[in-house]
Amino acid sequence: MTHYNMDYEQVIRAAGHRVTPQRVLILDAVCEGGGHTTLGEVYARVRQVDPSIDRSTLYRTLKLFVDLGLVVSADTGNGEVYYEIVKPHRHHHLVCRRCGKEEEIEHALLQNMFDQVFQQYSFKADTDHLVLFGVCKECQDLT
Amino acid sequence: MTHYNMDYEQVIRAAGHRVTPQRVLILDAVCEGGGHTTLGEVYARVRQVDPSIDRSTLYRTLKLFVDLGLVVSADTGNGEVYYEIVKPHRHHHLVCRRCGKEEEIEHALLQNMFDQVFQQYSFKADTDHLVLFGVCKECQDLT
DNA sequence: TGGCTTATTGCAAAAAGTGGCAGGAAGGTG
DNA sequence: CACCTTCCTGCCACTTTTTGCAATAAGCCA
Repeated sequence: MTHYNMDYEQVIRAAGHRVTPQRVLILDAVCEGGGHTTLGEVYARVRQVDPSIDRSTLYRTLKLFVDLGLVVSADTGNGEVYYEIVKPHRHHHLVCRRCGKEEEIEHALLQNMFDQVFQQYSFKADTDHLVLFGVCKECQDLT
Repeated sequence: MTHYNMDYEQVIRAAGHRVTPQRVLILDAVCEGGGHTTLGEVYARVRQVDPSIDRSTLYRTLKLFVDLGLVVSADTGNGEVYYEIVKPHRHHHLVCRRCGKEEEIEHALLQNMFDQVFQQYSFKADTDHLVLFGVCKECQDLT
């Protein structure tokens, strides 16, 4: 497993929640996805290990993880929602409208913008996983 | 009603679609929302006027409007999707996590960031309606 | 370890969202 | 204005997601 945050059990407990086998299993399944995984993929992996786990548990657990900040979810706009284990570096995503490819981008690029927003609107933006749509280099060249 | 774009009928026809009472009603309902409205709110408003309108019609129509550029949809990340009538100026939103208040921000603030993304990643971002979460001025003061 | 409290789970049912289809209506034509 | 073509709508069936509830088990304390 590749939990970047090995204290995940600690995080769950600290928030007053319990560490259950189901939760561990689901978190592992999200990690196995490497980059982004869809809910369906997570479900398949989880069921492979323990077929008794219910869909509703998966939904609830995933939501919990997102709330706790262990997992980030990103709606790609295609109706598909991606889940990804939180990585140590804050980052965002670029998603190509044409080919669907995703790239990660550094948070630094957005920090400037956040700073400006703060200066002009006194609003402290803290969105930690933004998805920008557009057209990637390859697809631009194809034009 | 407050359709910023009064030619909306024209837009629909120009794209080869028909102007039906249902479509007009739904567009009105989105406008009534003023700022952001959720799908559920639009549905409620529509049904109030004409209870015979089907769910699927609402979904289809909303998707059509988004495609036509009459309405923008923005995933807030909370699972809720907001719909908003297109305004003449490109803008984005700030949503306070505490009080839920929304503010509009100029697109210019983001353009810089888009430019940098393009320079570093050769990715042409064209997201036209971003939602940034954070804490607004008032809620910061309350701390 | 045994017992207690209460969060969590699985199940079942409801709600939300999607797709196919036949009848009905919009808009063009004569 | 009547007709005709084709798009739209409402209905129905189905998939996906959410919610209520009783039984179960995690975590705490003695």
